Amino acid sequence: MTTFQAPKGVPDYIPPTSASFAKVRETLLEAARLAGYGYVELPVFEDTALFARGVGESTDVVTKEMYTFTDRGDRSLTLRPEGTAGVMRAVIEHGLDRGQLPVKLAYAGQFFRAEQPQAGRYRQFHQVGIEAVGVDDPAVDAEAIAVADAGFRALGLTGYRLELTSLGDATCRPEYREKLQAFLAKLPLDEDTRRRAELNPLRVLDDKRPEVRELVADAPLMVDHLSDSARAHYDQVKGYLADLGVKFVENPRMVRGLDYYTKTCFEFVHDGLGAQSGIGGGGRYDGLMEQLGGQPLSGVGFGLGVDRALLACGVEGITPGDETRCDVYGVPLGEVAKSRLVGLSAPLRAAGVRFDLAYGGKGLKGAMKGADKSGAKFALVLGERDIEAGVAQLKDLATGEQRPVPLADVVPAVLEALAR
RNA sequence: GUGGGUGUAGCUCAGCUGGCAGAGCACUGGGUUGUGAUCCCAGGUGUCGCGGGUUCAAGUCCCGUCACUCACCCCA
Repeated sequence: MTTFQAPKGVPDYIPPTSASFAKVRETLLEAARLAGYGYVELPVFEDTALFARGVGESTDVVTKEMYTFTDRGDRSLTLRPEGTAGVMRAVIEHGLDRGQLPVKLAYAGQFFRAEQPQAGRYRQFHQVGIEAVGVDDPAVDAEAIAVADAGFRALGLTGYRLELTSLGDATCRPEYREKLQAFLAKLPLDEDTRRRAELNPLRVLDDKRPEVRELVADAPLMVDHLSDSARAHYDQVKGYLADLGVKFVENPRMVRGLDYYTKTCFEFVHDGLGAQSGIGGGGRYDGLMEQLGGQPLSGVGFGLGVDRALLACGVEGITPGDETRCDVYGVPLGEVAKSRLVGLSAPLRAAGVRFDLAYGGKGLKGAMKGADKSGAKFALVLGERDIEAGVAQLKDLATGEQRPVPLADVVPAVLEALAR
């Protein structure tokens, strides 16, 4: 008999922690909803070319981390490695950008990258993201950042920081890139790093090795070579963040793995998570929509890691979700009582009470144990004696106090007890 | 793809220089024929990841392999 296990790098979320997982996703999404972002539900697979063109042909994500397959019609499809490209596709396909701008959309779901798994890095992971498309206004950049920050704060997280920088625009970025490459070319770098300098020179600035850090200590930085308009944009973002009361630190050496980012770029970093410390990140993208066949409109957005935010909660001792299974747990003594409790489950649940009962013919002791394990506040005990008296016993499991309530009034009695 | 670490009960793990496979938790029953969480008693479970080798004897030593895990890389 062969047994199965989940595919490599794919987490299962099971009770009780799954309640917190769902709560994290919901909380982050709620922050977006409060800022006027409409929910979109998009496919988990798309035309492979969408990601190749959107994310960037030379990125690691596209060259070696995509789950790509051919369907029966010989179409090349790819499990989405990120969210922005799919949202842009939907915006263009449905003409959402023909109405009032910006178009503000939020999403939540699974994403897939065929990486080597490690702490906080999965092959299937979950993100909550937003995109605001069509207006190149620094206030929208600041809003996006504030939404992410509000989501993390709503979870109770405090041990993270927001890092901010500007990647420049279509005029100053290429100029800076050449300047940086010229600088790097003169350094005694190893083979791998030299290749990286060719492909993505910014990445070399972010190298973790002390000897490389020393070499690039005097490297030119993008923020010192911004065009006048990019400079102004960046300054205004910082101004609006001050208005919003969002604290940040500037990190001019920040690197993003997706090619489409321009101007504002940010990352939320949590120090308790080990090597994979980014719990969210995003930025503005000027050329993406046009690249994908739409109007030349700019957008800004982020992706927040649900898995990592949950890990961060664990590190900070936060339990976001209600990990109890029910509010009231029925304990029947005998068949008649069981039938009565089964009958009560429908009206109790209809009244919004989470109700479960002991199945399987357990004895009183076992049933009470079940009540305890379920996390219920109250046990509803019912036996022959009670039925004869026309009552059920409502027991407060925290205090141990028990009192009879008329069988006809169980629902209001339970509601009243729970409200206290 | 490249390194390091770890694989023993459902879970967390102990098991010394090779010598009868263990603990805690969890689960079930009982102490209490109508009361959980506390306490006491009882009970069961193992291809010691898998395959080979050394040995009178391997969970333990050697080789291989697979899985998990951490890190590089990369990113949420």
